[in-house]
Amino acid sequence: MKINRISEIEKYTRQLEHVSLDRLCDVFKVSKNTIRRDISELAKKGAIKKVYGGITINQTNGVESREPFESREIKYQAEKSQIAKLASDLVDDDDVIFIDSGTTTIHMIPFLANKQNITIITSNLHAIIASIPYPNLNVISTGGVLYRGTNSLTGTEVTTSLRNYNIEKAFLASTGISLTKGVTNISPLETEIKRYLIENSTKTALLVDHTKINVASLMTYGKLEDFSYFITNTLPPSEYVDFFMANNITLLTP
Amino acid sequence: MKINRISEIEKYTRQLEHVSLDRLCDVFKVSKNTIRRDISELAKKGAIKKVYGGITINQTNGVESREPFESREIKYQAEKSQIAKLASDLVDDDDVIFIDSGTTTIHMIPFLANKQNITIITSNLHAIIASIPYPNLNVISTGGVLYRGTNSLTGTEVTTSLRNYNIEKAFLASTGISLTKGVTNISPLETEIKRYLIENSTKTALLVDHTKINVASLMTYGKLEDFSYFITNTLPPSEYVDFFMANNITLLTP
DNA sequence: GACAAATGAGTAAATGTTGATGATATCTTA
DNA sequence: TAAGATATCATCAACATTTACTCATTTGTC
Repeated sequence: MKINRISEIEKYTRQLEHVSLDRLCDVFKVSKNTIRRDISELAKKGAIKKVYGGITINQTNGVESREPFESREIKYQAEKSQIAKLASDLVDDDDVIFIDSGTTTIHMIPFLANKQNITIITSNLHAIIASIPYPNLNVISTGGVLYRGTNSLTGTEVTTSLRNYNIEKAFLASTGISLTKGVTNISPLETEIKRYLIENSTKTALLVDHTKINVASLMTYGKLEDFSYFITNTLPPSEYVDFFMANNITLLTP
Repeated sequence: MKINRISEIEKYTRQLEHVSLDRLCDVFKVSKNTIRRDISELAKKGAIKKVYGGITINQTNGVESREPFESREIKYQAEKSQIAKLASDLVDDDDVIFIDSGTTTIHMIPFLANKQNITIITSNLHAIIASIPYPNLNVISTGGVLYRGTNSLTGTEVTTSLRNYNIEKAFLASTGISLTKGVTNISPLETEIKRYLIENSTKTALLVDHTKINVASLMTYGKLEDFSYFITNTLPPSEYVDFFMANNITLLTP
């Protein structure tokens, strides 16, 4: 039965990831010619992909598969990781922390791996996913509507969820800070959430890389003096350093 | 096969962090030229990074990065996709649906891509992530505690969140069904959620593959007659078919 | 038994892969 | 900083695989 063999080829390939034509001929006891006819049908419906010398499986068959996360923001990865390392040093055993949306904050997760009894509350999908491999991290997701701009959850459900928890330390991100405009963000959807956290967390830390300093984005969600910690990867201009000193904000840089 | 060697190079490099070209030539018994071509493909898709004299794996620096999702449950992918296709045919434009945890239900997402104004409510992390590439899907996540067994959200927050929404169709999974024990599940954490959905959704569909029929798992969360639709990949034993007929349950198979 | 579909075998032209070679770029160290 | 060593890249010829054919034979169905 041809149809039978074709679906067997698909299963077989799914198990082995890639298979050579010779192997398929051998396994299914048919000529190369027939295997070729079979796989061109499979390739046409997208189940497998032809490669030179054999075939490979095309995951999520049937319909086209798309990448869930964009070819990720790989700019300044090392810098972001440095910032996140400093931020994670602020986390003590038994802490309940909030991790904001953004690409810097998620770098904290691996650095939290060997602390004890950490509870992470987050609306950041990346943060949840990054936490999966570390079973000692207790992760609580807020509810909310998926916002594809930052792959985070937004809406009133987020603050409603947050009201259930006492957050000791909130690690917030921002798309721009300035002495005059304060702490700003590009997405209005997240403004309410960030404001709530500034109001209701025992301590707040702001994580921004050097490209965000002296930048004003769309909406101001807080003042610089609202934060206990300011964490960045290079020493900011002296007027910022003075401001932090004057306002009792701890500045952390590598 | 070239494709084979390339994926082996990736695995090999992942183990050793960084490898010299000479070493790769030696291990894979091909010329430097070929290795170079292989690694430039790997570099293009971002798996590795070329350095002078060799390659290193691409990872967020500092600490080791782990795979967020297990080497995925690849068994019966085709069958699960078939089931999910049938399930998605039940979804009409403007529907509000719930997608349960489990590996069958998430296959529905790509099939929902070309429907209009669908709202998906879910506690299944995979479902949220799978929805990201399809902007026409409106996705609402319940809040809750990350449960690594199924990569879903659990706890009282889930049902609390669900109370906010009117769900028309709930697509539920199960780890085993039987005529005597009803619809059962292995994880006690999810029982409450599933019961809530049976009670509060206008219609409920049960998606199970052939391996789950005549299996009783730890906890019973509902009766077979609680469901409007039963969707599976092969015709179940006749006593089930009779039961579905008698109880006005629509049976869907390919 | 007749018919249609599927299979195996073979062929030439097109295309993909590989290792050798030499030109150029990059690193090292004196 | 210049020289020597090494790595990278581009090009080419040899070889392997694929494609698109044709055609005889086998298999399955009515």
